[in-house]
Amino acid sequence: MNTKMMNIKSELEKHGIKPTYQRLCVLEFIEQSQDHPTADHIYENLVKKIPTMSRTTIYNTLNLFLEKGLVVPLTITGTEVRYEITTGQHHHFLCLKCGRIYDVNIQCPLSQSKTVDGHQIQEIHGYFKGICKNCLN
Amino acid sequence: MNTKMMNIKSELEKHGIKPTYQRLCVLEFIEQSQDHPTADHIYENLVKKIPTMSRTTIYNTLNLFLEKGLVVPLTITGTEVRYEITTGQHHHFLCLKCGRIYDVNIQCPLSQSKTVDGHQIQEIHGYFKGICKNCLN
DNA sequence: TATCAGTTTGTAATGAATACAAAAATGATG
DNA sequence: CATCATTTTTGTATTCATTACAAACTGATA
Ligand SMILES: [Mn+2]
Ligand SMILES: [Mn+2]
Ligand SMILES: [Zn+2]
Ligand SMILES: [Zn+2]
Repeated sequence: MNTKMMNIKSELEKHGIKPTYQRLCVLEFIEQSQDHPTADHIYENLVKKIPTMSRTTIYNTLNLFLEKGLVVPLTITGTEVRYEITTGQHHHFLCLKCGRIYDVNIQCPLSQSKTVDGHQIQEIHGYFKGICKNCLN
Repeated sequence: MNTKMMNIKSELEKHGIKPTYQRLCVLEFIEQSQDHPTADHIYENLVKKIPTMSRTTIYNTLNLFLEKGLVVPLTITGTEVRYEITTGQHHHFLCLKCGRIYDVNIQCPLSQSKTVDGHQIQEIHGYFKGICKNCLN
């Protein structure tokens, strides 16, 4: 196992997750992915390397990662869940033409808030939708 | 037809929508509803009054209202689309315990923006998730 | 080796939304 | 009123993401 895989392995262990081969591959794929993949994106890519890979394993793994706070779900499209590694707070832009999802780095004054109107905040999502820079041309 | 229904009728006409009975009832229900209903919520309520009502009509109507800009879709839960009347910009809080969706009125500095990172904005959604005021007790 | 918990896999089921075509309503025209 | 075209509504079948469930597999331990 190379050094990148060792890092991924220890990241799983740090979150109390037994580092199986499938889980390593799922986490590696999400980390390396730029475009907030769906469960199916992950499956379609991993099944090339692991022919016995099951879609159910992808879902099981993603739900485990969610519980342990390793990944964050994005419900921006409304048709399927997209995933990304839990990192610094940022917002997202969905292009209604090409479907691409862009990271948007803006200083949101609410990012640090723990409550709104007395409700206890656990997640904050900022979703923009429209036509992306590329598709405008 | 009472005066409230007349208002709803002219609201449809203002948006270039022929005011059929089904459409009047759907719009009336969404306007009067406090909790951002799903297509199924609307169906279950209207079928009491209109026994022949079809789920397909609800979906057709909602998609028409969306095209004409009468309603806004919320993808906050990730499992189904919620709808609300197009009004002033506001954000939403989803309680992960009871499932209720609250309006959140905060002055978001991005509400007026027409672009982010060169992307043309058409919709802005601010979603908070956590435990609501009621469920905290 | 026998056992056992945790993991992976395949198949079946669920549920929101769409596709599609028949039936019903509407509305203009003679 | 009768006819005919257009729009709207309805019911059924289908799609697709996700979950439910149980059998097969794995790896550690006694
Ligand atoms: Mn992101
Ligand atoms: Mn609202
Ligand atoms: Zn685009
Ligand atoms: Zn609550």
